[in-house]
Amino acid sequence: MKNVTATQAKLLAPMGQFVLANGLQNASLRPLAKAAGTSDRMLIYHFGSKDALLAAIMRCIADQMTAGLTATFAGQERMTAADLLRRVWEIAQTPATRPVMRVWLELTSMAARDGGATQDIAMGIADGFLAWTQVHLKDPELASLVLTHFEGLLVMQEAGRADIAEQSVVALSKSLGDS
Amino acid sequence: MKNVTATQAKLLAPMGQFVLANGLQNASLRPLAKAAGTSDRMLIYHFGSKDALLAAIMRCIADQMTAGLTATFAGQERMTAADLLRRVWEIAQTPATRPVMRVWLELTSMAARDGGATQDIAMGIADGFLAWTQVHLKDPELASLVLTHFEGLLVMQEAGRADIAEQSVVALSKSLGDS
DNA sequence: TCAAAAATGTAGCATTCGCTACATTTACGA
DNA sequence: TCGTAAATGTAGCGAATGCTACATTTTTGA
Repeated sequence: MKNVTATQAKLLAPMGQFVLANGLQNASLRPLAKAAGTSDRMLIYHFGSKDALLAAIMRCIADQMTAGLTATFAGQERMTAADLLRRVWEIAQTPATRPVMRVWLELTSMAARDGGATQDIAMGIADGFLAWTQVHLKDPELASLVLTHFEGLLVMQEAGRADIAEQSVVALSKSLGDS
Repeated sequence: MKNVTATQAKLLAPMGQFVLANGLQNASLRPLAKAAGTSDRMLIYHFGSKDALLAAIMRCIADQMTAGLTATFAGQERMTAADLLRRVWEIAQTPATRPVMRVWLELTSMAARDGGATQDIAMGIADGFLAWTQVHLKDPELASLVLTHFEGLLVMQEAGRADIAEQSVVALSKSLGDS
């Protein structure tokens, strides 16, 4: 965790869990404080404002996720685009990962409206995703394609049409070949 | 507008505009009522509850959008997957259409959390999109691919990385050829 | 050791939320 | 015309929101 005091880090972990379980939407100060074993009073004291707090929580979640990704894909660079997409898509459906993807979608739709700091966070995470994808592809040129399509898979899944997502993975794999 | 009384329809139009401008997030009863020239009291009276009201608003917006889409693409069936994606993507960036896409993303991330009625609405809209896509494709098998990738484009755009989206359109077009 | 600073508890403020009770007005059918 | 039902206004309830004022405790450094 970067730019975060030890005290803040200790609070952020359980709050991150809370947000993953309940969404940014329901992340108001009092429930967050309860999850972290403190009070709304202290959250403002330590983070300054709710906006700053949410920003810190999101960065915390993002860090965990990229750390987890790099761990499970250690030494698996230079994969086929189709293979990488399918592997990442499988992981995204995991009970452990799906809440993270949900929050990520929630963040983007929030960033779309209020821009500014929220969008900066979203852009940072997107950049991290892209860089990570490039590292694991045989042809890094295809990173934006794989990443973008993956985001589409998330949307279709959360819209309740995981079947469409699945079909699209098959179709894309077919048209990509083994590049 | 289906299953909606004349009175409701007259209220829904300006409320739809309000939601497009301010998001579902900020769509609370009093502002909505003000936009529609009535009172929160009357909104509950006419629609029963806020949930029912939001459902009606979303269906209203979805109807407008599919009507607009079929209008601008009249007589343009059997397009290449790459062509259709590019055309739809251009339209999605239009100042008139982008708010609609934003609300659509907002809806999916909301549906992801509270499921039930919200997800039913999202599924209905997604089905409508898929059917519309199939009609306009030379190869309807590619509908799920085009639709899913389009959703990905939306996410990347709202995350502030429209450049990645653009690259992915180019890459996908290349790998799709003229099918 | 002791004063200054950091950390925490208690209580509340002002606002907004969805929703409702109650009263009143308007419109329509017999 | 008149009684009934639909429609609307007024006022407010109870809960939740982010945040703050004030007092108190705990820690720290000289």
